[in-house]
Amino acid sequence: MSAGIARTVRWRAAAEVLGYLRHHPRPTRADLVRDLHLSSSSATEITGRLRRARLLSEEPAPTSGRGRPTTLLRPHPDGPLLLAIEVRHEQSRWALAGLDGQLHDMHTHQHSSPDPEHVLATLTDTVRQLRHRHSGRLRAASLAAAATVRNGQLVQSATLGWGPVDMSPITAGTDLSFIVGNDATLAGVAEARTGATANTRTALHLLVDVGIGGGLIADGRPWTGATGAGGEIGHLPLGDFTLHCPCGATGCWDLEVDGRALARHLRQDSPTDIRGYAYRVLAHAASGDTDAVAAVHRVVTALARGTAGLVNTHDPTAVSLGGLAVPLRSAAPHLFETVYRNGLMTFHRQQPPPVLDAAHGDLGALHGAAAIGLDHLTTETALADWHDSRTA
Amino acid sequence: MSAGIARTVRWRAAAEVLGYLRHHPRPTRADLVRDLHLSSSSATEITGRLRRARLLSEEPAPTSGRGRPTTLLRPHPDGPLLLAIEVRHEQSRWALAGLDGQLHDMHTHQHSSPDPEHVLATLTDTVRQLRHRHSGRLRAASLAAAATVRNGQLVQSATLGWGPVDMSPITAGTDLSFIVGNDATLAGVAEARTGATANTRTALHLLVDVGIGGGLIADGRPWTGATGAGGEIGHLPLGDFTLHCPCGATGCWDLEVDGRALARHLRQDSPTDIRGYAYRVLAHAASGDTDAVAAVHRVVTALARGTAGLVNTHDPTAVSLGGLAVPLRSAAPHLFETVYRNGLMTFHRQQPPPVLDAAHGDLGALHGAAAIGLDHLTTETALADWHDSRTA
DNA sequence: CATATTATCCTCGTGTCACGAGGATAAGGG
DNA sequence: CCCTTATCCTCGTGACACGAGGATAATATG
Repeated sequence: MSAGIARTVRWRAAAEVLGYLRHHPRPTRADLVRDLHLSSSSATEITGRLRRARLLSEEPAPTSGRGRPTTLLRPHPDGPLLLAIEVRHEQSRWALAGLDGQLHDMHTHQHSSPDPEHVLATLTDTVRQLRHRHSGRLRAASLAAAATVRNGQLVQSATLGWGPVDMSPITAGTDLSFIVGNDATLAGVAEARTGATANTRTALHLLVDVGIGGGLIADGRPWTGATGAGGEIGHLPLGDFTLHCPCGATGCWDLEVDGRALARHLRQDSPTDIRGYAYRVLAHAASGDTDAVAAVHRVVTALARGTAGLVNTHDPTAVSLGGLAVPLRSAAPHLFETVYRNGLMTFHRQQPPPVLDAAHGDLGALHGAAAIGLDHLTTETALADWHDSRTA
Repeated sequence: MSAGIARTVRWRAAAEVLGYLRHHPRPTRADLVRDLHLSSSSATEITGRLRRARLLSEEPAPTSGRGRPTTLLRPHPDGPLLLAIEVRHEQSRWALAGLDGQLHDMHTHQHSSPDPEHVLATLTDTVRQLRHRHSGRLRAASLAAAATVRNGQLVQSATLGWGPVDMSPITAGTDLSFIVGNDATLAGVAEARTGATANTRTALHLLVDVGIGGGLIADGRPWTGATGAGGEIGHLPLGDFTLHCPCGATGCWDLEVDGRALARHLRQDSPTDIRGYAYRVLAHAASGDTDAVAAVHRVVTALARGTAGLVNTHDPTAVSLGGLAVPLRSAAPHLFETVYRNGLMTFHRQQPPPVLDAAHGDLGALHGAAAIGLDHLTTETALADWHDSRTA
């Protein structure tokens, strides 16, 4: 019935219900009525519609106390699926997600070669197989990569050792949507949705690996910027202007908070395995090596000072730390706290935004990719498309 | 009909039409049909409903060419009004805005005393008078202030010389909504809606006055942060860590880009009239005073370097400059451009986000306050409320 | 001046949606 | 075995967006 407003408006309540499902894995109809302020008749109608559209199925709920037993809502066994992918240097990981956001069928693939061609071929083959196995159900692929993302393409990646790469061929020739995001930013999304900073209106995620990434998340959505490169917080010039960053700028914060910074402070050559080197220095510091302790303290100071500056600027409800930032802070928690507080504007000090360790560990990027991907599958438009494709 | 979804869903299309009106002052019905993808029957129905609700009125359109003449849509003469207010050091300004976003009845009031009590009393009286004059039409007051805003209150203001002030008594005892925002941030909103960065998805506004304010704007909405203090970009620690900022932190960018920085570079005492001092130094530099030129160059460098860092981090489509930033840049445009480009990540340099002078001049904050205030009046909920209050 | 052309508007009937009221249903509790 | 409690379902209502097709009002043309 037309391509106007009505076609998508129809699915507005349905989209809300599916959004609710993401954060409440097995809700009852009564839960919907209570939390979404629906009438029970609307709940009946909406769930019925979602069932007919093969988006939801219902199963009897285990009874608990008096009252008529209700049913639990869950993704339909023939419902849409999302493929979440994370590309790392040494391996790729992927998993499937249904409309409840739970990851399943997780696989890890060790790269026999780190070349983008090889990774692309592997992932393309994976998509082909999964499409075959779940005919028609696979609707989108959402990829997290340790790279600068711009207009849906990877621009450069120090971590992967890649130049510009277009990953969209993974789904070329299919009807799947394809989404790319920066891994640190997506990890922040996961934290803001279901992790350390869950239920905060605005959050800041800081993930240290090679450099520092992450960024701002408002209401679960990342600040992506104009072209998708809106989480490159490591390239704020908070550092030493005499240092040149591989990104092309000078004085980047990136250079002050990772293994490269530790090596510089220890007057050693920049290591090839920057992350492994950092962990070794942290171990030396833990065992009392004073030089290592001093180097770690300088890096923790840079991390805390920048964190405070970003809190001043963007006023997040809470901050989450990921990757190397977690052991860095716990190597000198008091120092971090002191520098953090001293870097805050006075009015922030009464109740500084808490700085929390990430809850998703190294699965954050995959969870974030799934979250963003499922957002795309549960828009009113996407639901209308799914329904039309099933009934046509 | 209930307090559920339906009550507000009804007004969804209406809200879209009123949003359209904000950026297209006198649209025809045919414009609506074309741009909002409505059917002509829907346009008839929606405009009819909005007319009955005293939100829109129609007037015959001047004919131009063939075809049946159409009507122009405009705010209803008995429709809702917003009061936009800007509080400055020496004066307050206010204006009324209808649903088309046009400001009218603008007034300026010179403060006989800069005390908050005096300003509050003046504005409270203004609200009382306007409410009397436009009985029932005045629905909200939206205030822009040169202060740090937090949870709807002013926390501190170096410019105004105020400590914490609660401005909400302005509308106490009325049914008016009250909204406060930082003036620089709201000026950024105005630029992003109808000014230099109009039609950009994400924009960055930099307004130099005493310190630097502004912030990020996505799709016309400012990044307000958790408590509303999300535009304090001047308190990023991009500067000299040995300098203490009145905000409580050290090394703030604030201290590098305004009259205080110029005075420091000229080895003079920090002036009381920081803005006036800055303009005087700019005049000296323009007339060839080499010391002044050097000082201006240092400030322009700090401004351009920070701008590049924020572009790296947040990837805006475009940047707008306001206040003192405009004459600063034009005092050394080549220097600004060079430092700006050199501060960008390589992949940004092919097409750097343009840095544009603000289009609204010193009316930006007032326009931004009006824009945000009208947003509140045209939500589906607010429209439902307005309708119910008119028909009850 | 009459007719054709063009653009816009309106009316009617249809399909869909959310909802309230009130009855039906299914457990546990006494 | 009936009552209580909680949930679900059916029915009727009011509202919305839309397509089809006719009506309307200007300009253009002869």
